[in-house]
Amino acid sequence: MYADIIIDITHEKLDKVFQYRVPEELEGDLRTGAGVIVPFGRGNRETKGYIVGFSETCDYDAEKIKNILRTDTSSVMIEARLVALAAWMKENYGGTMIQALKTVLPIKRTEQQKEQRILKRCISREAGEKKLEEYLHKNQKARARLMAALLDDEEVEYSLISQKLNITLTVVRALEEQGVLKIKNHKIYRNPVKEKEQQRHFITYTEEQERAIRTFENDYKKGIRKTYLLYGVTGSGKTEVYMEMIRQVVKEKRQAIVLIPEIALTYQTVMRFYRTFGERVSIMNSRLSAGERYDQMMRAKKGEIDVMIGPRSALFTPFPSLGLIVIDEEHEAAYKSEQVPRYHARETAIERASLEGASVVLGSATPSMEAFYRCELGEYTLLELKRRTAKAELPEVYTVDMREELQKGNRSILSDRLHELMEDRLKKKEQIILFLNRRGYAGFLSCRSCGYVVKCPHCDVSLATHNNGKMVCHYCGYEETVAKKCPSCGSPHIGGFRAGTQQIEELVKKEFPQARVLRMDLDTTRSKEGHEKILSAFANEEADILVGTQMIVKGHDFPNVTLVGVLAADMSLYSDDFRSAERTFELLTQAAGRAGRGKKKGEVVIQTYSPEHYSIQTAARQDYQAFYTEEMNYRELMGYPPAEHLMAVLVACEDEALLEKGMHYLKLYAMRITKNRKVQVIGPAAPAVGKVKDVYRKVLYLKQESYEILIEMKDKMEQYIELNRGFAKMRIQFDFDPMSGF
DNA sequence: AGCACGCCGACT
DNA sequence: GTCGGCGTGCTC
Repeated sequence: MYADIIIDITHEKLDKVFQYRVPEELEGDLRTGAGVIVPFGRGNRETKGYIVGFSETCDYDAEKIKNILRTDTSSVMIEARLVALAAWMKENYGGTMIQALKTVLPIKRTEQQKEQRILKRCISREAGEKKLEEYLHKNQKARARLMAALLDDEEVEYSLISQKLNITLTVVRALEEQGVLKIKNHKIYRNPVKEKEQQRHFITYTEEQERAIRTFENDYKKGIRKTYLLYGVTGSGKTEVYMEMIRQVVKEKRQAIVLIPEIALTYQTVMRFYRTFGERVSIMNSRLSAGERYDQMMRAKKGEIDVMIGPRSALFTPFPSLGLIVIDEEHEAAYKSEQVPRYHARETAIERASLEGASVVLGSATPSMEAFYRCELGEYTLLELKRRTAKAELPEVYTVDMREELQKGNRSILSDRLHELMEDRLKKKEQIILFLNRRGYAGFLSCRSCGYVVKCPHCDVSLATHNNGKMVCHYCGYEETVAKKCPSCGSPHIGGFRAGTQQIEELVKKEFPQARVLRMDLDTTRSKEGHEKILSAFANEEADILVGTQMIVKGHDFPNVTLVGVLAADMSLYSDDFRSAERTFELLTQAAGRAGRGKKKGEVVIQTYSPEHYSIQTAARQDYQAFYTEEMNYRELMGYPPAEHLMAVLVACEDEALLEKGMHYLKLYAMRITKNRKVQVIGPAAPAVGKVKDVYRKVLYLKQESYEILIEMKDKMEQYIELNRGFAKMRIQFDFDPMSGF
């Protein structure tokens, strides 16, 4: 028998199947997805590989075929189905098979299992005391120490004994032989969720929730598997609906994966699931140690858990019988991987579900254009929650034209309207959120007289100023001290340009000295649980005003917040990215959704310099449908996703001239292979960040209605650069329907 | 990727 | 004559 093996070396030339002979003694325990060690290359050096298939015959020179050496005990077995998924990802997103396999494999190597060896005394106290005397008499000090410890406690932990009492395994073995003690191997799984609050409170569902749940349930019972879009306004109780659906699936002895954007993976959310599903829930997050991740995987595989909650990577949890994948906040850009393969969790989840006979539920208050479009095409089933649960009403939204404020003579960051409402809320002891839309902006330093902006010498991005007197590059970490005068013209009028959260915090403290202000941004959440601490402090009403960036608008429930101020609503509107209008609408709607989630009605003030823009107007009216229609017109007109598909071809090279030449030829080649199909080739363009760590980057965009044609072109371009020596020093990456401009 | 092979120049 | 530099090509 022969095995098809992918070698664990990321290189285009090795990105193919290698056949190896399966030695008889291994035939039983090798399966698709197993990690093996094989001799590779002229020197037969031992290399790791993964089995992706088997065959009885070989289609290679039989003389040259080598034997598999052994299974690789340090690698985790990939489920055969996940291998199929990896193949699909490689095909649809580019990159090599090994890169795809590695993303499907949540951890790369087995961690040392945390084995707690327990020593148990199995003779009586009296007999033990006799033994102790005997050891002392024979001057066997180590044995005596161990015996004494076992007399104190009937059971002791080996790791403690060995460290504190300096007792080696030989001593333990000796006592074991004498029948004094027994060694118990006790595998302890580390469960990152510690508290148990399992009292299930009974929820009464709204009519809309009920309807969504019934639709899913009926389909599921009939064996119908499909993709649903749960479109529910903020505060409409989407989580309860997910949980009821999961319960349905778990009842049938199948498992569920819940994807949550990393940033929203808070204690609050997790506890809600934990209360419902108890010990059968597990959480993946980036802060878990490799060991904890490994334990999670093993528990999932063995069927010890029913629900896995986590970010994008949790999609690859190896459940024995997957029944449902939930993707919460489906519109989030975090669901698109930034690394090769640049997969989108939504599409990949749907593929995995179809491979394993599971359903997919996408949830959002502001569905992505993609998801809603698929609903309109009838590919997804729409489930709607139009009303908030309980008594909560949707908030009142005002837009303030900041240009008028300036004409009135108000030069402050806060409009009169917002200022007034803030005073009112402080008086009423209600809470306020100030949201600074800073997407894509850093607190850069610029010269007021010549316009020079301080940039990173390696990365072509402006340096962000920090309060420690340093300027930092967010791409490569380069640092220098803040310039006192302009490096270009020598003018001393150099300084921070835009108000950041810090400045707003200071301003608010000055204008409302009686208010307690909390700030939440990258700086204040850097520490381990900074995020959690700030949010819980605010939830406990230890502060009146919370100032922050995007991260404060994600799915948190603060019942006492009745005023949300959106400062600089249009900061994200004019970036050179076709999704900027969508992103702005999303942010404004989500921010507005933070207001009035309790019994009191909320108000929202949106401050903008472009009140006439449709994404601001529709967000103010909380009218998703109108936004969608308008935005879809634009996408259709321009041929942007989801109307058509867009493939970005990113090429990086250290030699700028070479890159330019390469891009020229690549474009010519791309145009040649389009033949007479209507593929638009755009570029080559310099990305927003044209240089990272001294490596230059260029991008080419291809637009086409059919995804398949783009994939075909991707394959051809991959071949082309492999065949042509001139491209050897260039790295190429593909990004389908990108989430951000380059 | 990593290594052997091979073809050149500089050296004991 | 031999050692070692790097360019080239192959890996089941």
